[in-house]
Amino acid sequence: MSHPFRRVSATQLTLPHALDCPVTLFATPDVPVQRAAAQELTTFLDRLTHLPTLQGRTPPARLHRVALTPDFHKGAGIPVGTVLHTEGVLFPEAIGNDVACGMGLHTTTLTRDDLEPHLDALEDTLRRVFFQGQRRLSTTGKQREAVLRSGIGALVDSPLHPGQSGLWSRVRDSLPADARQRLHAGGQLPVLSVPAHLDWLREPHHLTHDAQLGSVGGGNHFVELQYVHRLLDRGTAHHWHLKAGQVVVMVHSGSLGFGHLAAQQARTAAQAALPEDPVWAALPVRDGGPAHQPVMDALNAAANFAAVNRLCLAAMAAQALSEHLPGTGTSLLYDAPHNFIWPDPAGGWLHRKGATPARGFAGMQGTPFAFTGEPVIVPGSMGGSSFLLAGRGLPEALSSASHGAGRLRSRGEAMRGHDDEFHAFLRDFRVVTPLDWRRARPDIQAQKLRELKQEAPFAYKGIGPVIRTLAESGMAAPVAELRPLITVKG
DNA sequence: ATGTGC
Repeated sequence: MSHPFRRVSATQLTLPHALDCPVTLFATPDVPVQRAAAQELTTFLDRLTHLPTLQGRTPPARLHRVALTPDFHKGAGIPVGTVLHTEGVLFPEAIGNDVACGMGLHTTTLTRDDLEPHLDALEDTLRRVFFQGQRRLSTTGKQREAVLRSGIGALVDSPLHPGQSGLWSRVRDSLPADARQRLHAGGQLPVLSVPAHLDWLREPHHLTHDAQLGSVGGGNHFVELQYVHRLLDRGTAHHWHLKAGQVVVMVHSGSLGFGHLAAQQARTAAQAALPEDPVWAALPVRDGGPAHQPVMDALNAAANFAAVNRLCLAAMAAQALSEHLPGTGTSLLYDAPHNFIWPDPAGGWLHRKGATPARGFAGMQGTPFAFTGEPVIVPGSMGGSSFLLAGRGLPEALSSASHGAGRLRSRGEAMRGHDDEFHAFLRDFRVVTPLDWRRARPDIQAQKLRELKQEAPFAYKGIGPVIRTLAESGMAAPVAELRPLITVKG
């Protein structure tokens, strides 16, 4: 036996453990489950069983269900692709390092043929807009506070400062009338008290650029111009105004330095709340007691920040497009985080670490997606296809789906590839990076090259089997395959 | 994942 899971159907396996709650792995056929990941999860679940403070509480703290997505693999702490539904307890550790990291997708009025003659020039423009000191996204302290408190509300309601450049207003103007319904949780999670001690708020007033907003971030984050390679569900594609050959903008980014600090605070607060369990910091949620509120304020502020940043990144890509193709329109299709904790509508708390929300028709009532299911954006590896699916709200999967292909080789292994081959890949696949930014220090450049190599396509599994498993298990239905034209890697 | 650089 290569792993401790027991197969219960074509795609579903159960993990034996001491807890009285179902644990379901949606396994990808022919792809072996990483034993190390299964072991980490078992350790985590055993730990919950033995956490003495979880027992005898009123209301009781317990785990209702665990779902593991088809790209389930080893990660820091519990594995990537883990979804937990808890009651009376939060696990800030169980959502990944990058709080509210997620995906956004915007349609454009362009076709691949429109864009093709401009690709060389666009590479230079994107390099300038994203890296060469021309981000030109300025913020005031009041705007930054509004972003944290209100997320997308800051874009809609907050006034512009005289002297601020056009990008901030471009972000606002690019939002469709129903924008709030096109962001998970309305793009605005509740923050009772803005965590004022987080660095981003205290940064000096810049009139030229913000230190964080407008940054892509590192690792697997990117902004990509793609085209619709093929439609897999014409009806849903029509609903979503997607056509074959159409150019779209995909954004994968998180909460940057702000969220990093917010996550640290959340962990520290959780450890202080339950010092008996300093490793898997558990945070009790007491009825009528606000013990968890500062933690959720910090996490929610990070989610608001991340959603706004993804909108900013898309607007920067749109700006670059319109420099070459004036009059180009872009429109937000959907945006959702894949590392987060939300209160579940049915009670308790839903934790997703590297798993994307995939609610079905019932869960999307009152939104533009009531008849299609929630858009599920699954990015491929660098140079490869990404997929757009429609959520089906599978209860066993806790209305979740995979968030990517899943890593195949360790970061260390990926870094051992040849530099020359990697540079050739970046050139052939039109990957724009900060590597050739002349003003950057050589040691920083060398480090950046090592980081980028960790994201080389051969480091990731093929996305095809993951998408097939999502479809066959009933987690999400494929709508379109998207292929890259130009990629901006942070 | 974060920061670096401006």
